[in-house]
Amino acid sequence: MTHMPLASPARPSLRHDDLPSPAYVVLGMVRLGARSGYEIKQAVELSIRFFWTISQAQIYPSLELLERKRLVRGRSDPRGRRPRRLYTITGEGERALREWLTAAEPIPFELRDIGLVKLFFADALDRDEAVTLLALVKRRSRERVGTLKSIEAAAEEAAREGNVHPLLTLRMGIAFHQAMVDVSEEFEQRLGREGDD
Amino acid sequence: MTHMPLASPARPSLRHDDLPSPAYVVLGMVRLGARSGYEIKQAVELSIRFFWTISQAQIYPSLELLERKRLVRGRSDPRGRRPRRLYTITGEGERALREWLTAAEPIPFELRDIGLVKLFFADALDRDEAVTLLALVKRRSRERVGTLKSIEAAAEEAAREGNVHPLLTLRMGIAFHQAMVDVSEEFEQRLGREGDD
DNA sequence: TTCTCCATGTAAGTAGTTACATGATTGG
DNA sequence: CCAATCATGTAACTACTTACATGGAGAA
Repeated sequence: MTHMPLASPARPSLRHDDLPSPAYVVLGMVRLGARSGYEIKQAVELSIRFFWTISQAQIYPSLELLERKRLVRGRSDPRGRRPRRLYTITGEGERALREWLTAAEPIPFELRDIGLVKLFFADALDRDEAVTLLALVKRRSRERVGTLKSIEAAAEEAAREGNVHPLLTLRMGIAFHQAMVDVSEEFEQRLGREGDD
Repeated sequence: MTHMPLASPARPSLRHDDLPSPAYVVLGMVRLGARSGYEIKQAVELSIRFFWTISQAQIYPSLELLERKRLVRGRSDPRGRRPRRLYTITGEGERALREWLTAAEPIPFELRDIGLVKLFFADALDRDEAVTLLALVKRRSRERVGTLKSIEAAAEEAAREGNVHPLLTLRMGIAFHQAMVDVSEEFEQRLGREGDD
């Protein structure tokens, strides 16, 4: 095993007044009209969940942080004895979001896929077991392509109204899962041929 | 914001005698010939780092766990007063690895990409700022395609010697980054056209 | 001798999770 | 009145990270 230094720390430390990524995600969703922690969670599940998730337990502390920094303004609107807080983005918040979006820092691409790890090690398997595993990975991507395509019409509608970027990210999701399906099929043939000798 | 229940817990709890994923990664690398914690780390950096990472601090506890479960056997081989332990996989270890690779459990696909998140929110930007951001994401994938292609010859060589699956995962990496480049270019045109009105 | 690589180990911290508790409102 | 949905908050935990300490071996 030869050596090959690599690096750039996975999570570079935050600069001056930067926020942690989840806070920017929350800020972005407030900008798009999500008013409460609950609505933010729903919005994430409906839109970016294919490349970013956030748990409810992270959202409320993020909102507090954003409010302390005056990037959002919250007002209390309780339901009976249950507290409820509704938020809107401030001018400063808009500015902070745009600054984050245009920051020159490198953007790490972080994929953590146990499916690809399994495929990588699949030479430890018999041919037919490996074929089954590959079929599983392929099906997973094909299903994902289906789910994403079912949202496409809504994203196209949004694009016509000026929000093109959700459609862009959706198309990227479709494209790269389709790419994984294609490579799977190519290799299914190859594994089939090699089984013939 | 309408509701849409989703779910499946991100990290389903481990069954009976399953190991955490990092331990299987370590086990797989020992099987491929990495003998020490250090070599395992090198092997990960040289091969699966594009879809899985593992920090050195995780490796040693994983090796201890694997040894306690008799999935690997370690022998001490110190250098001077510095301890060193070399590991080999056991028959039981081979079996556990194959069992994991063939397990019927669903394989979650977890992508966490701040680049796609930024693109999703990019309607908050002016057209030329959005174009710059898209160019950044495109460049990142194009560079990744380049890096991966530079490894391709080595993977093809390994494939000829019977290890086809590293080539498979490499091709998947190339394909889906290429897909992201393609979609980027398609949208660059679209954004350009819309700027003309 | 100084640098880089081989090699292990641990302390302290961060980021994130699940699970649970609470309770109001709406629709069947 | 019961179930589902809207809505918030927190405690306990897991996974994982960075940073540092240690030290041998070989090369320049």
